[in-house]
Amino acid sequence: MYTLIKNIDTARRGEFSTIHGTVQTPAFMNVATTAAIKGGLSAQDLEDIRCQVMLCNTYHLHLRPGDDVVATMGGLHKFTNWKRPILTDSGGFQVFSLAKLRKIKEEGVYFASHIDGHKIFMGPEESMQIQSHLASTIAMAFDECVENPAEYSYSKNSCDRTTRWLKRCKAEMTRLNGLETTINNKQLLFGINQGCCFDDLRIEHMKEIRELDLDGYAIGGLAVGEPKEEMYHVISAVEEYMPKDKIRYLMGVGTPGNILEGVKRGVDIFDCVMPSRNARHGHINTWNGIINIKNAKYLLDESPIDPECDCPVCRNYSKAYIRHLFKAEEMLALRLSVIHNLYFYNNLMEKIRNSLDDGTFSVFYEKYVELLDTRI
RNA sequence: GGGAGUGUUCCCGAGCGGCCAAUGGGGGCAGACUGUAAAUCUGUUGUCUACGACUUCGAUGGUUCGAAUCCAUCCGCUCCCA
Repeated sequence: MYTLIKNIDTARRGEFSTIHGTVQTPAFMNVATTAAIKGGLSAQDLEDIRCQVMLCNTYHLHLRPGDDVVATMGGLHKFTNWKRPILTDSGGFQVFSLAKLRKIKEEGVYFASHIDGHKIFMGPEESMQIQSHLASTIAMAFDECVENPAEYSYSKNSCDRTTRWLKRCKAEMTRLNGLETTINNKQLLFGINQGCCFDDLRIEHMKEIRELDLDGYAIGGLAVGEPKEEMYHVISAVEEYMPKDKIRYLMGVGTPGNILEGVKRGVDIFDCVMPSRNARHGHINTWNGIINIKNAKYLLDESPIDPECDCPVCRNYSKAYIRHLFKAEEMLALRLSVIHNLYFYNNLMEKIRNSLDDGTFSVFYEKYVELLDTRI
């Protein structure tokens, strides 16, 4: 249940209560695709870096270890020992990212497993069943994330199909939540807006799905190659048709600058692989921009990644040491970098919330919207 | 003491008369990454007054229109026989 605490223009400060606790928004969800943060972070680590929501993936967990296994183990919370909310993505993004390995039909999508090539079918019902087995706090609707650019006619057909799939998702989720054997029978369902970069499709689709009175609404299919101005335009275009009393999720976004733009346009929650993936590749967020810790200039740099940061990494280690760990291919390099970057994102959201609380969001936005995405 | 090899750009290692500034790895340097098939991928790595020029393949001298590639001597290393 979403409560809007405060509005500053279209920006929203709110909170979202679930059976696994309350999420202060705007918030960033930390991506743990296979029920683990890549780079070697545990649920305990996530608590330490002030993560509010963990995000896992339906497709990946269905393949390994199998949602039946997770269900037998008591659901994702018990399995991972993460106590707070978990959002599971539906597999819709894999319809996009595994494009070479799948075929889309009305009933659903046929995948060839990226692991061993065996055939997998996933439709709205299957996705809901898997997510019910995983027992996440929030299930995402099974959608098609369309590539960009896409033809208008293709986008429209896909969008219509995603709406039909959403109705099937809702029906199946209602059924599953009514079963006695369901681990989490309060599982929430978020719908996903699609429509590529066509305003009329986006708006029409949003109007249709808001009628379904879901627990939250996501904007999907963005940050898939379109210019960022186009992404911001789509968010603004669709925002006014999103229910005010429901949480809004911008899927897969993004850079700190993208997040500030999203918050400004009324988005409540975000997720993105960038902080963790970039960390693994040595690209580290700081309050002065992005550094590449592997660069030779840090060879003898005894200062922390960011003197303004009070994360466990910045309090204890120098740039020179972390650079060395990368060069020596020590896995601690990945772990420390991921801890820092995710802390940075979680901390960024906290600062955004504080600035909304005390009315200084526009100052915060102006100061950081460009700076944080700049390479230094 | 006798015999057989071998010496290549930061390292390993191809090349055995012109298409060689010299394959391929490694290392170095840099870049990309947005609901994670991603501890991955890409570029670059002799010098310069840079679509051309110059200096390199143990050293020196030679053969040739032309040599990292052939010859001679020397130096270093390796192996075998005594």
